[in-house]
Amino acid sequence: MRSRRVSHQKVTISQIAKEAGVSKTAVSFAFNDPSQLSPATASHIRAIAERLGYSPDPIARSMTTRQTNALGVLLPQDIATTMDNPFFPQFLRGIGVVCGAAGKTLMLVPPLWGSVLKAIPHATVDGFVVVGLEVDRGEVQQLRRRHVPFVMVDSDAPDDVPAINVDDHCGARAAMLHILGQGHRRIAIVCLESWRQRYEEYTGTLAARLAGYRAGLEAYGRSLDDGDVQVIAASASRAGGVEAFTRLWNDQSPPTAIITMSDITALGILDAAAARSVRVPEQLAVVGFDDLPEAAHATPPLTTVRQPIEAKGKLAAELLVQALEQESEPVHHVLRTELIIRGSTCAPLRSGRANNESA
Amino acid sequence: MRSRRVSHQKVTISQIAKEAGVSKTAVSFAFNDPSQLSPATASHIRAIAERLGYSPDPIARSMTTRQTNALGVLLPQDIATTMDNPFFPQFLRGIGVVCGAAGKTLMLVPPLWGSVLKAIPHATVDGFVVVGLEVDRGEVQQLRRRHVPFVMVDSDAPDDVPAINVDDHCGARAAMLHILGQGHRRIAIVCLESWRQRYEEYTGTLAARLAGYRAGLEAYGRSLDDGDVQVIAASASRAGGVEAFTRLWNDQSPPTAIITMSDITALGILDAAAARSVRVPEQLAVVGFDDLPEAAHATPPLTTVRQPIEAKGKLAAELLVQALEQESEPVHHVLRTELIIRGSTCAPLRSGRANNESA
DNA sequence: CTGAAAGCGCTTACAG
DNA sequence: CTGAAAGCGCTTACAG
Repeated sequence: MRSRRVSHQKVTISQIAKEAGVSKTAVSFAFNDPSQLSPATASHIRAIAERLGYSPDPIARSMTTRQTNALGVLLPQDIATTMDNPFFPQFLRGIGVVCGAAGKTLMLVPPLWGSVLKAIPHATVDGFVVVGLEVDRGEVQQLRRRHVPFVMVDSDAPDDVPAINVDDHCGARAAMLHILGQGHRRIAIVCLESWRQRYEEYTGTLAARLAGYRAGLEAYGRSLDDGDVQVIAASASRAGGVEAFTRLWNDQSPPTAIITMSDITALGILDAAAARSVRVPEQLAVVGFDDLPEAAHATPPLTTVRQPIEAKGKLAAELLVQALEQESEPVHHVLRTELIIRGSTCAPLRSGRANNESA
Repeated sequence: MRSRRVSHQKVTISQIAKEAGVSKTAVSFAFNDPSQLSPATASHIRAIAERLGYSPDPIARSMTTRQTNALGVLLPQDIATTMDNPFFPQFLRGIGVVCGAAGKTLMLVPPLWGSVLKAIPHATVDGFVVVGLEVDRGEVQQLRRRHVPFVMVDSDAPDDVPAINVDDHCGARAAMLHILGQGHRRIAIVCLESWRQRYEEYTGTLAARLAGYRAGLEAYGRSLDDGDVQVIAASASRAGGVEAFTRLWNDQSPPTAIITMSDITALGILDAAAARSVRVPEQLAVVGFDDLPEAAHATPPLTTVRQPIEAKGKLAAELLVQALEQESEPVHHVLRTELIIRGSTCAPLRSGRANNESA
């Protein structure tokens, strides 16, 4: 006694074939290439499938077609931490535009059991956009083993891997020059967090930005080792900024300017400063990095280094989709950064315009 | 002549078996259950696999284990639009917490070829968190066919489907009562966009909030059909807010208060008002919905209805993971909302405290 | 401790 | 226009 209602058991192509008195081939064709079948057979099969409540198994389909229709984004941190930073929604927005156009889904792949390395073999995706990876421990090798295309964003990519970066060095240097040009001496640099202990060991984006700050300092005859310059790290979140501010402000001689590697951290610093009634920019100048939408709406509006976040995501996804469709040349793109001067920076109090150079 | 380097061809379990002189079973065990093998065999196999650059095929694995280790989030709109609204990163944050704990990846599943219905059968996930779906056209049926568990958030869910909602009615009514209590008469309600044309046809979250506004109005002897009350729709983005403001403000008699269904829309309205030098709250009161982190940092700080966005995501993911592990009861949760009064609302100009009731 | 074999649910030449 | 069969790359009873 067969039920006419949607069965409780998952129905497969074989059951439909049996029920319809045709082969599995015919059933498959009815859905994927009806032109191979007589209209009558096709509609008969579809009717049976409908009655049985058939839903094709996407895994089995992937198994034979050898593709999943999903793009992966390999994240350096867990999803919750990642989403704390508005950088990512923007970045995913860019990727999402391409997913929409190409009919792909998007898989967020965080480290598995604390390890990016372990996550790589497990994700059922056709390729990866790898973002912010501090390459070192064989992630690239692991990705190669997977034999799926990948595009690296904000990382030091090997020449044979497509890559998107922004001109971090230039942007960071501009930020530092801006601050120095205003006469600041006691300067704190707030880096993004890294698993590396010492900033001298940073690689990738972090290293490039740090080198930019250094270059700016050197133009003024200063250096990172300068007693008046300090480098700390904070997580890319408002909370990280609050914490960084607190640490810096409790110092015996707090900085008059803080340069951060992330707007969201800078916004947290703004929050914390306001809570302690520290006036920005008069008592404390603050510079961000990213130019998130909220940067312009902050109080005061945030001086920051703009980078084209959404464009990075879009371009990365485009390269990936392209690599999926055909063997393509591994190009390296470097997108521009730009210093946006707003209200969160000015000359330090009682500095009396310390510099006489006009440049 | 076998290469000692990572082969260019994808290597499979069979090749390793042949190379190591063992069965495929043994190779599988070497990775998944080494205790079944003598230590020597196991390490021999692993060495060969390492040399060949083996990476297990996740699809094939999924095919036999019947699971993908991925949770899906079924989105009502494309990824780019979705990411415009900071609601989603927050929501995904909640889901992400659970993914991290359970070792799952997270798949964003937007409509495919413009259709949620078509996306459902295609996603290789173990289950779905369905969010903001205006159920009508068989999505639930389609989900059932898939024979995977799903949890519905912000939707009218059938009794036998686990669901998370917030008390939209109560929150919306509180917002309206607040505005009416301040003496506003000309009020605009800015709804979230829907594919439905007329607000009378709204379902789910939209309908619940609208009913809340209506209840608030009725407490003051007013109604939605009131000539001084207008209802429009706008997309959940800053741009949507800007557009809504423009439309409303160009009216012959613009509202003195705007109540929105989304903070990000309200923030866009704040932007647009500032750009037109319209003073908030004196000339225009604005109320949001969500209480995003940026609401408190806006200028002026936004009066809004707080809902526990991250908790919704977390709870939904927890229910889903639970359903994945065992048959479980389909519970319906309703989380609390709360009116947060900040600086974006006050009595209208020249209103002279129009009401004499004290309640 | 190890292997031969079946099976997961599809797709796709190939033959008729 | 239709069907029998092989195959995608694994896992897992089952037997030895």
